[in-house]
Amino acid sequence: MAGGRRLPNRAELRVWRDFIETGEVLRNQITGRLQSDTGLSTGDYTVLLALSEAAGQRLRSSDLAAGIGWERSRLSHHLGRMERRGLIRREECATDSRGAEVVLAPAGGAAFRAATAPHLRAVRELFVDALTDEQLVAAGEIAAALRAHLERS
Amino acid sequence: MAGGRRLPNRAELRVWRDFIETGEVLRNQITGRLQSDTGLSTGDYTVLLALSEAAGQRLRSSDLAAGIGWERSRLSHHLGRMERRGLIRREECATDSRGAEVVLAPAGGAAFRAATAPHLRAVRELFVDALTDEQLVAAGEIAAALRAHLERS
DNA sequence: CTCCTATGGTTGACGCGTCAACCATACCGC
DNA sequence: GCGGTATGGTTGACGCGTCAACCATAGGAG
Repeated sequence: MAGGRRLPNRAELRVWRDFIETGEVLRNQITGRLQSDTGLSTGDYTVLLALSEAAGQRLRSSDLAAGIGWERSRLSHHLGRMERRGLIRREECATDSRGAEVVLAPAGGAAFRAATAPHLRAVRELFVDALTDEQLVAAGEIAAALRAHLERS
Repeated sequence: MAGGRRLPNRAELRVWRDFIETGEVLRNQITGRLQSDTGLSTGDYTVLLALSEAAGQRLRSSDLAAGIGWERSRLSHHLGRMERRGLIRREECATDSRGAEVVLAPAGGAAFRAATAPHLRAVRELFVDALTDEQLVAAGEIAAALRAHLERS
């Protein structure tokens, strides 16, 4: 195994660049639409989705972070911004005085309900409709393969 | 065409989430490795790559922005940070007194040379090696299809 | 009860990106 | 020359993300 296999060749590098750059453009488009349609960022949407599905529309901060796969610090900063806008509230936790509960505020629930249809429509228009059925399947498999490979590292 | 086709179904949504989330994890891994291996961000790398390939290791600011597809404002902010670290310099432009030329500094050239092999190796390890040949081809086609569809909007 | 550590959460600094405002020079019509 | 617009570039404010430091309470071990 000499140096030959160490570095990607021109074609592989091209696919790599196309792949991430396209992913980024796509992501920007979707977040841009969400933003202009509803004034929410994808982060807002993620948080509001999790809270909407939670019992009592409330979650312990750590559980929320774990549920959406965020670091606690990131969540804390984001909740601060969302709280300022009246989308959520923070309450003290009855059973653990260290803890905090995040509660969906009325404005947050309304914003989320208003956002979901346009957002899903954007996903269909910009992603699903762009691909053939086979490509959609392949996209799923590629994502799974990459993820599995990443977790093996 | 009733409402049936308007929103993505469960399986499509799942592929969508897997697709972007995996892309993000992958991007984070690559940028993290670049950062820890060489102290450069992907933005730094992009700028240094463009400058390295330019005649005289220098470019007009606008040309650089156009070449790497960045907004001028973003580039200006980024160059400010890179200049502070001694990776590049900014000089007045002889032929257009409004303009600025961006020059690769010695430290920048060295950093870039030190970064390229590890970075390409990471791309191979985390991306190319994770996929079969067919998947790699499919990934390229998917990116192309998405891009074409985006540009049609 | 008293330490000692683990856990829950917040904060501050900083890098990065976007947007809108801004300043200076260039260029064009007159 | 003069005035207006276009172009090149910077700046400031703000959202977002990470990291490291920090504070408070919880929950043992002795």
